[in-house]
Amino acid sequence: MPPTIKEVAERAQVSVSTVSRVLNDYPFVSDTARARVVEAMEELDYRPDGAARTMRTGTSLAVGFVVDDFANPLFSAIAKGADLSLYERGYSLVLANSQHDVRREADALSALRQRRVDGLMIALVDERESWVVDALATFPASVLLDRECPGASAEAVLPDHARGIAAALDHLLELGHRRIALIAGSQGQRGSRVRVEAFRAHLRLRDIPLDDRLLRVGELSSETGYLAMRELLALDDPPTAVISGSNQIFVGVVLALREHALRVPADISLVTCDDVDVTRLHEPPIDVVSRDAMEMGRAAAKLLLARLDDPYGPPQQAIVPTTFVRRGSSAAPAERRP
Amino acid sequence: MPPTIKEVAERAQVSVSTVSRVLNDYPFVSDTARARVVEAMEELDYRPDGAARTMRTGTSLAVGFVVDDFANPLFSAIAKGADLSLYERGYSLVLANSQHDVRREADALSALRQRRVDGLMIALVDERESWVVDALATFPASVLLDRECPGASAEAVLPDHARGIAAALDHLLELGHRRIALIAGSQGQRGSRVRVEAFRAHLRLRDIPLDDRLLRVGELSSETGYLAMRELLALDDPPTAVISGSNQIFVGVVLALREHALRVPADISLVTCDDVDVTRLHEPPIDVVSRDAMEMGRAAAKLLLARLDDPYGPPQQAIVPTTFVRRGSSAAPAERRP
DNA sequence: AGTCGAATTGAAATCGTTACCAACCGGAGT
DNA sequence: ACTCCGGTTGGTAACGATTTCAATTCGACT
Repeated sequence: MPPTIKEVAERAQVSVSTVSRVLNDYPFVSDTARARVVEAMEELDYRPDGAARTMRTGTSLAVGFVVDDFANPLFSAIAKGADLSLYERGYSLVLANSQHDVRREADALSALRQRRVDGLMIALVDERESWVVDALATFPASVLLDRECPGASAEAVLPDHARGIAAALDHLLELGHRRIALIAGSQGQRGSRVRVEAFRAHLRLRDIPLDDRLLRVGELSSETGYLAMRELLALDDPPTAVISGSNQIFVGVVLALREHALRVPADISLVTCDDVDVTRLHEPPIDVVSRDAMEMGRAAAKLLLARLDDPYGPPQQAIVPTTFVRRGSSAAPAERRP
Repeated sequence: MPPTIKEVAERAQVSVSTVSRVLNDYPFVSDTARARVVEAMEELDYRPDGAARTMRTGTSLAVGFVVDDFANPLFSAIAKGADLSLYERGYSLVLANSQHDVRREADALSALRQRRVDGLMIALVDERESWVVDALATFPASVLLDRECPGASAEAVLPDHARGIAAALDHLLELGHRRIALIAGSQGQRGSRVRVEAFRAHLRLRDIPLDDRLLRVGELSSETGYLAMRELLALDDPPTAVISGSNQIFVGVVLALREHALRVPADISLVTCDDVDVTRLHEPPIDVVSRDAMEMGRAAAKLLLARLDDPYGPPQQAIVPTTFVRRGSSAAPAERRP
């Protein structure tokens, strides 16, 4: 029903080749022909058919966006940032929800390949799944979102979690805390992994012995946060400060603290990773290790477009800074207060 | 580079027609031929090319998802719900961000049409923009998300805001509140519009006079919430209870209340619309007029698929219930307490 | 044995676009 | 006058699938 290039050609009294040349800004089109074509296109409100273009050229102007859970504000902010950058170049994001399931993730990749997306932005369910990692290579371009796969030929956007964790730890240490806990998510995902490593490394650097019971690793969920926090509070010698390793974990931690009627920061200091609305609205506002999620999206888009422009050369990485933002959820530990 | 139907045909020693028939589950394919084709497809790991299919059949198995801002947790939850349902049928969501801008929204529609999406899920920037509304008709199917456009031939998913607002009002009235404020967003969007109407209608029903100064209409943003709340507090006779008309507005309201050092619910009662993490984590937890956003997404997907299955018949609507959830942010007004 | 019809198959057109190739045109150079 | 060449144009073969149509086979029935 919509007009085709053929109808434009007829109306402009030229061949379809000429219309195509105008469409794609080729040189060697006379001004009069170009004018006639442009006029005909406007009169017919002609838009070239995407499917036909894709079929012919192999490019779709589409980018797959694959994440665990699109409802996570962190991911939707990344998507928004990416979309803003991609939009300018005519690309669209195609969503795929991996639901924390490697199998489903593989399915999604297969579907996206069928759609001939030009690129992929993906937060792998598990960096160690070599099968999925290898599949990335079958796409013209792919960007890992806070994931690291040594073998993979993929760009990566990597928040500098280590620096943020170090800053948070220094802050807590300075307040006098010595028993600091960290609740982190799956070790198959860089974010959680790096936070744990940085936590260990920085305590060692500062010569603070680490009680292994204070380091809890689980899933990236509020349940993990809730259960881990309860276990921490049940210790003979519970921590005086807690770092929550993600926004989902944070929810569980707060619920557990509330259940035990503990006040923040009077009874326990609390720091969380990733800044979302909740942290600012909380009373008191929560100290966070913050990263700019929309900036991550923009960085990912930039890497992707650069790779599409130049298919060769080694994969690039973009490091996104993290900063520690002091608000009102940390204070000196109780035993040290007057 | 990936195998085509032709290669499958060669390997299976049949014609491409037969492969196509197997692919599309046509009857009249002999068992031996079918078996050979299936085997060849597996050996080659063949997947039919989406673009070619789209070109030939006119359907793309893609659905456009157009919203103001998909970083809004409400919209990302809708997207997630829709994606879960659509995934089963092989459809994908293509994102488009309208950025509160009608022009950009129109651009997005045009781009989605070029992509030949089979359907549209859209929260129009402004229901009154007839130009955009008419454009909906050029898609095989479209579902409005909490929008109502009398003329448009589009399905709609409509949360029953009126009932939720009425329940919230009754609750507050029962506690003894008489000066209740509502801060709502743009009247070009059904959500805000219906809430305002319901607010007016229900107060009238209960014979409570409405002070027009207590009804603030602005944009769907935290700034609106912040400014409106400040203005309300500056009145000679400020409200004893406030209903925030959206999650964005809620953020601004809380900040304004905090600035004035007002305690909830001791100094003022607070109810907000749309349940997001923030409301449960707030201290006290906030009473909400809640709707199930993922359910909205699922309902939208269902309407869309039904319409695609049967292109005729009048547009359908799905009403999604809203419920008032009492938590801890409302109490009797100060002057009535002992 | 010849005819019929149902089951099965393949050849070829088609979807809308791009890209290759050949053809044409007009003016400059010899 | 003839060649050459750059600029401009149109015809047509892909791209990878689906769909129509006609052809073929084969058992059953007259």
